[in-house]
Amino acid sequence: MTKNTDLKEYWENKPRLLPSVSIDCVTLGFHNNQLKILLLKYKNTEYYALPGGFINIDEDLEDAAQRILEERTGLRNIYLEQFHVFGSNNRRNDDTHRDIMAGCDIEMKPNNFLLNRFISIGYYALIDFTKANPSPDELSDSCMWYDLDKIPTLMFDHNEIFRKALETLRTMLDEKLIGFNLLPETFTMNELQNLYETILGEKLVRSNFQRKMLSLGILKRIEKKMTGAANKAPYLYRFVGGA
Amino acid sequence: MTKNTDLKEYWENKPRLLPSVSIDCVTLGFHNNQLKILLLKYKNTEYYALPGGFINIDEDLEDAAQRILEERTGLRNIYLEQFHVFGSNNRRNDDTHRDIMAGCDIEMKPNNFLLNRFISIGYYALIDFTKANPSPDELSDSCMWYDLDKIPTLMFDHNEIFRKALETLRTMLDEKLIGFNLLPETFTMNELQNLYETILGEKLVRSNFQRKMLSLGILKRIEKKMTGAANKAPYLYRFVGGA
DNA sequence: GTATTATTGTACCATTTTGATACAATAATA
DNA sequence: TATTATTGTATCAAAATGGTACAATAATAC
Repeated sequence: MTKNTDLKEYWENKPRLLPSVSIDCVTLGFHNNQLKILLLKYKNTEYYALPGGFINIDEDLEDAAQRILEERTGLRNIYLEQFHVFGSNNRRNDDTHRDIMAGCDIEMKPNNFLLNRFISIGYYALIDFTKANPSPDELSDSCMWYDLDKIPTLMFDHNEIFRKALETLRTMLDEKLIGFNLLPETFTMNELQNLYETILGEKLVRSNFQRKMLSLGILKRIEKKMTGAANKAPYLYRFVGGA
Repeated sequence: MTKNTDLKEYWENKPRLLPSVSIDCVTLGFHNNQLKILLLKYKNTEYYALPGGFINIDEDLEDAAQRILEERTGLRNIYLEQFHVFGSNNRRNDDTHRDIMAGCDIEMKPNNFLLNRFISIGYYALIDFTKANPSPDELSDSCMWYDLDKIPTLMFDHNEIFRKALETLRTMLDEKLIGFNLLPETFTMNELQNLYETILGEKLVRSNFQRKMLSLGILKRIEKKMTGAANKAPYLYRFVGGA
């Protein structure tokens, strides 16, 4: 599924995919003290969507999620975790699929795989923004980051899927220490605090936040970082796992 | 799917079900200070299983879970929540399905619906044991409660599904106050504490537990309960929601 | 009746955690 | 060398938690 002739071949024939099930990825990064979400826009349409796809008939679910994210955005080796299954009976829209395929000049046969009901397994993908270099796949015009407060209307129930992902992220932030997947390998305490404040949507007291984080025993202090600013230089830290 | 002739008809022909997806319910109750799990045993086999089933082609996922639990155990109107999707590629075993169907005297045609790969959506079902009156369906010889430390080997990956359910229950116990679904409408503080101790697997200090629970503002104190024991009678409480 | 027994509701205090403020240290600039 | 903004850490009050103690009391024994 890399060359355009393959693409037509792939979608015009019924591929060996697991029926009824799709995967959608809520792909989040952190940049300039803001959470960003990665969205695709389908070629020659106004449809914005979460990067998603289907499971090969003999593929582990988790492998499929990794592969789909890579195929659709170019991002490899990403922290992914499933958070909810979306299975409302009304989550289908044949016209949308037809429009999308038409935008790529692909013919939808009447019995096309896509023209069935799908339940979708939601994964959140947490990304080190500084390393991410997303690129659209052949179905998409663009693959871009959006501020969370400027998310366009997404197709199907993708807005709801996003909301649920964010809610889960908030709930699990302390429980599973997943926030560190959104930061580069080394970071300052201030950057970490900004991330937490952004995800939780509330201000935290600096000294207490630092005390709390250090007491968890999950941070290794590295050398100082000379920021160039006219003030005391902060230390860098590295996340050193849960155990 | 209530009369036996219907049953044969149902399984020998390809029904209108959503392909590739099943639901399995980890059904828990609390009795005699022990957590119990409800398991089915398939007719004329040694296969123990979680009550599970399939989604109708036009049925909401959540509705399907409720229906499946009722069809397979007789339990209605149960607190159900999805917790994980199990999608390993190797979770299939045609022989098992053949054995089960053979045990019910049902012929498996070579292209039978069941002989495909399924991913399974795990739901935990939390039940007031005092009201539960489970009964096996027509595929099963028995539908019985088992102590958690006496669970037999289950078919497929159902033991793993159970473990994941219990892990999620522990994590979410305080977060979502789901424990109350395992108790009758009124209960003593001691009963509540026993439930928490059982789920968490640790002893709690009585006075502190009581203080904590009362401080949450989710308990309404009712009249005293005359237990008949030679000591001070405890109050009964009722759970009064999260808001 | 009265003493006994086991359990309950709650008070109490020490310890730990958390919230909020203060201040010395310091990297760059003026 | 003074200035500035930010950092690391100390400090103290308030709140939460862990642990113990004790009076109240429902049934039983006498």
